[in-house]
Amino acid sequence: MIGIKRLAEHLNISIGTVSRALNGRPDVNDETRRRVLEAAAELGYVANQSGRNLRQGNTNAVGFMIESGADTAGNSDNFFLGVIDGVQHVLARHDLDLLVLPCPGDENPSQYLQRMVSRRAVDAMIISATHRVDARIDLLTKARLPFIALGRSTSGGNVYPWIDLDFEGVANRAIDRLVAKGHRRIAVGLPSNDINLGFIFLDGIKGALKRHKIRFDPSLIIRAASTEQGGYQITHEVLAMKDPPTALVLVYELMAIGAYRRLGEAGMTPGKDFAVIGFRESPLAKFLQPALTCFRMSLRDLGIGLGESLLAVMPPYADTYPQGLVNKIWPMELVPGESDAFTRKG
Amino acid sequence: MIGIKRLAEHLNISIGTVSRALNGRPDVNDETRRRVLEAAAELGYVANQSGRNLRQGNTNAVGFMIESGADTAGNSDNFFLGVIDGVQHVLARHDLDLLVLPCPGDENPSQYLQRMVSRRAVDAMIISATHRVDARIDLLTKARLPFIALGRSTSGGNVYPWIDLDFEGVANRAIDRLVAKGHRRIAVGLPSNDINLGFIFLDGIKGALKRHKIRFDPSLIIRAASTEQGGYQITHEVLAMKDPPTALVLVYELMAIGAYRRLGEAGMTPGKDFAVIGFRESPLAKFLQPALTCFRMSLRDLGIGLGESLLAVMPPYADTYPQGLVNKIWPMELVPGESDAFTRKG
DNA sequence: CTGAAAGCGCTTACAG
DNA sequence: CTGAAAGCGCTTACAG
Repeated sequence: MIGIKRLAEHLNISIGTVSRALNGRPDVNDETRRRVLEAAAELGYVANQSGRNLRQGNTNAVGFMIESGADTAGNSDNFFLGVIDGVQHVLARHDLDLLVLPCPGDENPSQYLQRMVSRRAVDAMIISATHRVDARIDLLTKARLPFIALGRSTSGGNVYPWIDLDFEGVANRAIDRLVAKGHRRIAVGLPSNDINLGFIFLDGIKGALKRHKIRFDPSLIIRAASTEQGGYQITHEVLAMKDPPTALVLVYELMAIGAYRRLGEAGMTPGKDFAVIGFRESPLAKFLQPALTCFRMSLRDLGIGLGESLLAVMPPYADTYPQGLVNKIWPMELVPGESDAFTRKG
Repeated sequence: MIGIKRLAEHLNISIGTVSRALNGRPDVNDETRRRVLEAAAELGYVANQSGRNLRQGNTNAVGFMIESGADTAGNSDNFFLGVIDGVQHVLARHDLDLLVLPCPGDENPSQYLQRMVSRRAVDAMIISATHRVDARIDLLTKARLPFIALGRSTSGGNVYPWIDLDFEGVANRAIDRLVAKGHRRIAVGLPSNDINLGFIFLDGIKGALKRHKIRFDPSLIIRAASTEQGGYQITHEVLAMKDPPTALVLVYELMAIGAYRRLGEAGMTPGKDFAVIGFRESPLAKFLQPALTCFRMSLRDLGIGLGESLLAVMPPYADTYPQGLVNKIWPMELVPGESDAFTRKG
């Protein structure tokens, strides 16, 4: 692990010139630069990041906070890996590194984030799984650290950058499809924690029902963990109702797995005896039978959108990405399956 | 973002004393320490990590390299989130942070790792998805950075710390079960990339067949992506053989999903017309019907094992974790299902 | 028990 | 075009 000092000695020039050559400053003799670059490659010199950080006041790194605790882990599965790949694609253009910061399940997310921010471990942050009231947004705003949220929140007065999936669009299209097939009693499976997407999705459902002049029945809203097991449990409760609904809309992809299983146990087939509409089209959804009606999006494109929108609020890159403060609803495309093909009799 | 200087001014004492008080040195007056701690909390002071790093020569952070590219993403799903939670649990005891370092799909893993190491972004590394020959192991050894591998490799001469799943145990028990039920022609689904676990698993299969005096037939080894789709494809190929096997052993949990689907399409039921044994018992496996015979392990415990074994090779913690250089095969417990209940006729 | 000072490895005005 | 020097924010021997 050689430092700039030894590299300079090796070349018999000053560390200042070495630094300038390595950092691509124009005021360096071509021959000198060549020699420096060659020696650096040969000796495997890479600038110590802490030294740079301290001097420059930045880290050339962007953090992506996720939660590693059991609760959200169920949902996240490969969702984040796909998004991360897109984010990195954008950051790589500017030699920025992405650090994934997993908040331990037993630590308060705000406290964890505060620690990361105060330590100045990154120049900017991406946060995800936003809650209706989310202290992290106020915290980041106050710290003046550039950030973007994957998800909306009522915190921050909507004057912070965010990208969020089109939950209201999905809710509306799901209800439209089911109502068109004659369904009137439609159950909705929501997450049991107070993540904001649950509220937004529910609002979308309520609005859609109103459009169709269907009275909203709160007993048809069922909450459970965002996992296969949660979907199983929701379906179990649905089937146990005295006046059971004929359709179920789910807000998490994994829930559909449990729903199919529970229906199977009851001798029912999705799209035959009961209608199911899932959320995101995941690789798994493609292997459900009958095919699940769900909604398609590109995780990588979402990651690219997040990355570019984040750069737009980072001073050194704002000129290159002039979109300003992005508030974007990410569209999702309906993938018609057979799971809601059932037309209610009567 | 207040620094130690301003905190010291605020308290009217020297920065040295502030630092000592904050870092829990014994040679500080109790009353002084109390005042410092109080003021730090009040003003929200947290030491700038770059300053500390530079001075101390360490980062108080451990890196966990994963691959965010499409290929491995399929496999990883929630595997890593579970492991990470366990690792963090251990690191938290010593105020070490875990940084997940996702290697972009389009970057060479060794190059990426080299960059992270040279930048001195972390004090130690966890690498995963080891290949048979894995340059990262030699690289880390050469850089003298403490590390542990989740997975074995022929690189590094086996004198580096690793923990790996018990692939040979799984292979042997799977074959034993199938042979006991009369199967002689058993197909094996392996990953198509050259990740080392494929080789180890195959060796285990070969050994088990030999024990049972069954000739090894290379045409029964089928390689595909470590995804649902891969499992589908493998099963498709199996069914198309002119002398089809009667059983299939898979090395990735998600492959079972695709296998079930393909069998279903062929009008076959796992455990009835054809035997299937999966690998890790994932939340998903629990929702397959009929129940998949697979193998159980605790991701969190594996994470704890990795964390502790890593600390054992980090000089400041080696005394607390005296296990030395760990080479451990992680046991997996058979979870009998119905997917291999089929007894071959004839 | 506390303060003054050195120095970790860089980058960057400033002279020349 | 290059060198000498300052300084980023810390921690830690060293004096007292």
